[in-house]
Amino acid sequence: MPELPEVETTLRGLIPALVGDTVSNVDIRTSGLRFPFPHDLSSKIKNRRVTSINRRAKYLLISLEGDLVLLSHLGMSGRMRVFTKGDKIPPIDKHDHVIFRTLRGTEVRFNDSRRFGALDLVSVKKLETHAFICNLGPEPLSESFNGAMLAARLFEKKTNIKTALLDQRTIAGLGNIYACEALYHANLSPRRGAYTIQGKRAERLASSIQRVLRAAIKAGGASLRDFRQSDGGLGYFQHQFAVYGRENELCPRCNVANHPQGCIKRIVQNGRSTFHCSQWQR
DNA sequence: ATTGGTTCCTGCTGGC
DNA sequence: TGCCAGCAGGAACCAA
Repeated sequence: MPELPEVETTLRGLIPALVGDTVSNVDIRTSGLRFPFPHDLSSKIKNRRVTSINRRAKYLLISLEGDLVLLSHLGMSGRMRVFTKGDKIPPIDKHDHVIFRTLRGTEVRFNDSRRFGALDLVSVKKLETHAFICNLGPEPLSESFNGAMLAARLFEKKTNIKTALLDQRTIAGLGNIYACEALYHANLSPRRGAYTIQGKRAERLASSIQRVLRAAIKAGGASLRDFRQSDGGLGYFQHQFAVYGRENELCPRCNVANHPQGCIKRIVQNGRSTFHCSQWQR
């Protein structure tokens, strides 16, 4: 499930493949996914050069010549698969919804089996006010992100900390996996009221968030069912999960302490599974 | 205004 | 072994 590290991994695969090259052809095979695609998507981006590619939260921002930005969200199961000239190109899959081709012979396929992904076009000057972008909270890997900033944002919240971390307006880029993992590494109970995360606890949580995201990016993201890097390779961070998906197992620290039985519990918060260690997270 | 529940979609899993 | 109900999850939407 693409969260910030998976989108960052995708970004790092797209940059060398696309930046500096020019879109020559856009094959749109579906009228839309979560939302209808812009009706003029193909004509708007054809013959434009890709000037840069960036990430904001879980969105890819593909900047094109002429102050145009192609926004993409990978949803639950979206992938951007890159084939460069000379690669063996597989047959088109039924979930290859948009295929971008370039002058240099690169092909990028936006594949999304669960169809929760999105694509939109916006001018650079309207980017910050675009509906996808305008309510996003701070980037956890930015220079300015720290415990004090996080504490201030959590202080207003009446919900539990796990739910607050999933809300992209609080902090942008975390999904279910990294919210669970960050709370574990910060020794904080997912049930705790968000407003109680202040001072030292907020420092701990902020640094845990950064640490887990950086480690996941380094591992090329996590591949559970769906995620693949843009070259088709797997991410490896799932092997470093401390709690996610490990109900009734021992967390790393309980394992060291040789506890007799599984410490990792699964609870449901707002309809989402939360995995946490009943021994260490308070 | 904020929050929690529901919904979209498809593929995989687990229980019978 | 095979089938199918149920689950998974991001975020928009809606209702309270």
